[in-house]
Amino acid sequence: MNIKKHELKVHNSLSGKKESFQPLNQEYVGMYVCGPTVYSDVHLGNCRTFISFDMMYRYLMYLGYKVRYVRNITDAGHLENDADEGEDKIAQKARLEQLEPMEIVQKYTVGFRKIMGEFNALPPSIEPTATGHIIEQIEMIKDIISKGLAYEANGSVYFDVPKYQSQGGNYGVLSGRNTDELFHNTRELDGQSEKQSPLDFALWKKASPSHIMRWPSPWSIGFPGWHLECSVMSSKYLGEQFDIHGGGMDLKFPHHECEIAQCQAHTNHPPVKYWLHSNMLTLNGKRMSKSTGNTVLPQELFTGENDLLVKGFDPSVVRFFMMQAHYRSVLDFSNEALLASEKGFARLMDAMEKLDSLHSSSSISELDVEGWMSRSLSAMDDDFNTPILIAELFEAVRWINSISEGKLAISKEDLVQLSSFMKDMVFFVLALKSPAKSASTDKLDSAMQLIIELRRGARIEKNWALSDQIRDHLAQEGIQLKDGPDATSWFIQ
RNA sequence: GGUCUCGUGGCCGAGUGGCUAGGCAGAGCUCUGCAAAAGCUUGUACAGCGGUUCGAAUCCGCUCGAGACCUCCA
Repeated sequence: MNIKKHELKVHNSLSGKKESFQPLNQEYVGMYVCGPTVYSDVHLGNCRTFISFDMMYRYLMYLGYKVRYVRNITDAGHLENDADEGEDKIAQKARLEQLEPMEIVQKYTVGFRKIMGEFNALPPSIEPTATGHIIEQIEMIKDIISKGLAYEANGSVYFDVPKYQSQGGNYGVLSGRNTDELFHNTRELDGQSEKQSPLDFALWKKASPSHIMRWPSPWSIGFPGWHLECSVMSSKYLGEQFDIHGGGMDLKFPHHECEIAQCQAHTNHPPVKYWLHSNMLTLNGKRMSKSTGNTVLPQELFTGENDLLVKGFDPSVVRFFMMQAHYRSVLDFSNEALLASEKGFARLMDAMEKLDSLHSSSSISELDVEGWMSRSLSAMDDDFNTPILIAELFEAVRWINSISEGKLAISKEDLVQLSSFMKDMVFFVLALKSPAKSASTDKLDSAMQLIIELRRGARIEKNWALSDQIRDHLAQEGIQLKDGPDATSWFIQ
């Protein structure tokens, strides 16, 4: 195992600062990311989070770390609201679609994986499900009760936040909230009478008669509280202390705060060294919301079948677009921004294609490949700054074009370096893909070659009327001819 | 109401106490039968008002505006 020389810094939500990244176990990294709740189609915001962490996973591997990446599937269903009387979301959806709850779970799990695959996200090392870890969750609850930090009420079990605080716990470390303020700002909700304090949260809920997903426990037939699964599954697969825990900003409170409290109560030490949070995605400047219609599904984004979109966008274009913004910044989706990224992406991919046909014409380079690689890695080492990395990649695009035109000299060694580093960054770390050519494009290409050949004949005879007619007609069909110095090429607009 | 984040050129989006972000669009040039495309080059900026400083867009304060969380949410 050989970790590349680097000084990775990550923004830790616990301190609110960038910290030097030092894994607990040398070259091994444990990373846990809160996965999706599979009761409906993944929404684009989820995708951004998972794509951000996929990029980090890839970069850590690129650096030489051996990473175990765990991302859960929440399939046990959460309460519809915090009134404790809500219906299990998955059960509710099951009734709506007349399907078994696990059928719903399966359907949306498959859909989720398909979409993430299209975004070229690597599957996690382990993708555990909440329903597969009911026993472990019950065991953790038992332990927390035995430590006096949880109590049973009416078949449900709650975490005792005030007691946790009195015993030196720090509920609020992550989100920067203090419990007194929280207490005063918590709304009084019906059905909270079981709780001793409004800040307490459920570890186990007794199931109402209408609740379909249910399991036996020492306290009642019921289901686990929604914060518990992450504590249980992360500690099971990564240990009681691990390096990175990620998720969207909106999970910081209360979800991640509760996770910390549960683990602290259970093991008496903090579970996670670095908490990383990715920021939200907005659509046309506003939060995505199904109720206002301001929402786009990933699939719609690919096909363009949504009134808010002028056209569909390749998943790699979308990924590139996301990588052009830093993961901790709010990113706004709009047609204009996507269109601009699409053009930039095409230019980058064009240069990538030229890479293999480049040759060294000199023993001396007119450019500083070493310095460029080092700047690129510094950008990534600075809390995964992909926008800066991309800016550097475009510097290389200029070089590649100039070398290709014979206007810039590069040594053989530098060319090898440039080429392999570009490929590592573009295809592996950023995980962008050139739009694949299909069988039908191959056939079209052979037909186009014929047309181009015939038109070439017309041009040799200076029959401009005919050659322009061919070109204009194809242009109307959306096929653009490019007359280069040596040959004519084509592409679909 | 409470906690927090942000406000950059026509658009998107980095960064920083003094030194080019980058992409898209625009402009100029090259290539071309003419175009288109492509390539090369290139201008415009840091919400407002105060303060700290030799120097701030970058630090501090206030104002205005936007967003997140506080309730399921990546």
